[in-house]
Amino acid sequence: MRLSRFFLPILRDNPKEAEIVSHRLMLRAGMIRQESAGIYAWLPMGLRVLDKINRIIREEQNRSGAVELLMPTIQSADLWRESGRYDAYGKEMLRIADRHEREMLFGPTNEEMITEIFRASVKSYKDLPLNLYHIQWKFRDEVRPRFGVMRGREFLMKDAYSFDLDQAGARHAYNRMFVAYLRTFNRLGLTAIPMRADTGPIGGDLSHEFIILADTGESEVFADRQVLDQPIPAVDTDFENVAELDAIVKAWTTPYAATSEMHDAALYETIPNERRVSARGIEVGHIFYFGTKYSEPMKATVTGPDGRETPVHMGSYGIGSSRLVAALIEAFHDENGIVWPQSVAPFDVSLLNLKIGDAGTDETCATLYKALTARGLDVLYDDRDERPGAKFATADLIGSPWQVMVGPKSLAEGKVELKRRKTGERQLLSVEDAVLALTA
RNA sequence: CGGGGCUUAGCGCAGUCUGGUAGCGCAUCUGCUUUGGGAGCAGAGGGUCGCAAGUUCAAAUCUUGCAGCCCCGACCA
Repeated sequence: MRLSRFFLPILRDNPKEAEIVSHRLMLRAGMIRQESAGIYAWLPMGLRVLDKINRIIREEQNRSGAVELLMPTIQSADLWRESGRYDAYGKEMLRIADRHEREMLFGPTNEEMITEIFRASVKSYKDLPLNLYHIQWKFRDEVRPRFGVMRGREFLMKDAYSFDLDQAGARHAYNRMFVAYLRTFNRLGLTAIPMRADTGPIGGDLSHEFIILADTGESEVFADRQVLDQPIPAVDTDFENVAELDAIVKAWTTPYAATSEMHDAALYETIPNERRVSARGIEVGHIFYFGTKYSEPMKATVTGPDGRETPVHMGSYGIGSSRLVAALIEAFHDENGIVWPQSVAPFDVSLLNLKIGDAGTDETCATLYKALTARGLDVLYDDRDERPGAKFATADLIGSPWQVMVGPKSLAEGKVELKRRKTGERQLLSVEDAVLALTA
């Protein structure tokens, strides 16, 4: 992509409303634009990151056996009356009347709808287990949206719903998602800690929040450092293997880890001092098992092997993709801007032509651009007629993992300069070696 | 939902107290010079001063009402 042809409205100054670093940087790097309180337009740079995150989420959901579909954002109030949540949900639900005065709503979550879809088609235990997910915009009319897309009213969420014949099956479904989440966050470059979460009236121990540590996080968290040493489940993990998954989940949930709501100070005190971690965190995922809470009132039943109709056991599993964009920036930035992990970077390489109009730099950049894109890299070529300083500042701000700087100075020696955004480390290389270094 | 604050050009702000017809920096456009960490000079364009009503010869400025937005707290992917 040529920067001169891209849409990248960069702000030089910090907008005054942005208090936390991810919000400031997202606005400054031209990733989002606020349209209303808690409602944002995703500009090209932001959308690229969102798409990369979603791609990883999809791959891991699919790997774990979940199946993607897409449900609408607008739902009928009648569906929510069946579960009893239409009145219970309160003002956080955005309620809409259509032209026929039918009561509609902008979905804050999809348990009711997925249960309706399930019960319409699935009648036998033989079709279980089933896990359906989608990545769709949600709307929750928060009292106080804040921190940009970290707590927006409209947000993009991956939500999966599992259906099983019994509680044992549901636990395995839960474990599959648990493992998929560990892999997903790891691939995003994040260290996410699963923490015991409140299960509400259902009870039991089957609810975990996945929290990444960050000073600006909204939750206060306590953990045993040992949880950080757990290995991430491998790519060839067998999601059908009940015992294997159970062992992984057990290993991850044995060391102490809890948010302030679930914190057990006495238990925490028994951890050796040097292993205690007390920090702030951002919730990026939440999974829970809720049994027959929806399947019973909504009559989502299957016929079991014994010939009896029984309500299915369900769980739901959410990842806030739009929030993750902000969470990633909170985790990866420095004083000059964003420092994207390779896996979600909007562009792999920023190519800077330090002197547009110079035959040598123009030609070398054209060669590099062609070679790198041909090898599958996303390259943002800064071909604007700007001074070098402005290009350096832009490249640092938008945070591509690599920068290739082509100027008359290094070109006189037949070299270009390769800079690693994360460390600032630079090396002078020939064009060929630079291509090799970037595609190795 | 309680408390506080803000709204003037794309962004950041001054002007409001004390009414007289809108200004600064950055950004944008043109020209020349410049070119390895956000250049210099010269010129130019861009504003229903959040909206509405009122007071007045005259309102960004005073009065009233409304709206939007932000921050702090209680609640949430």
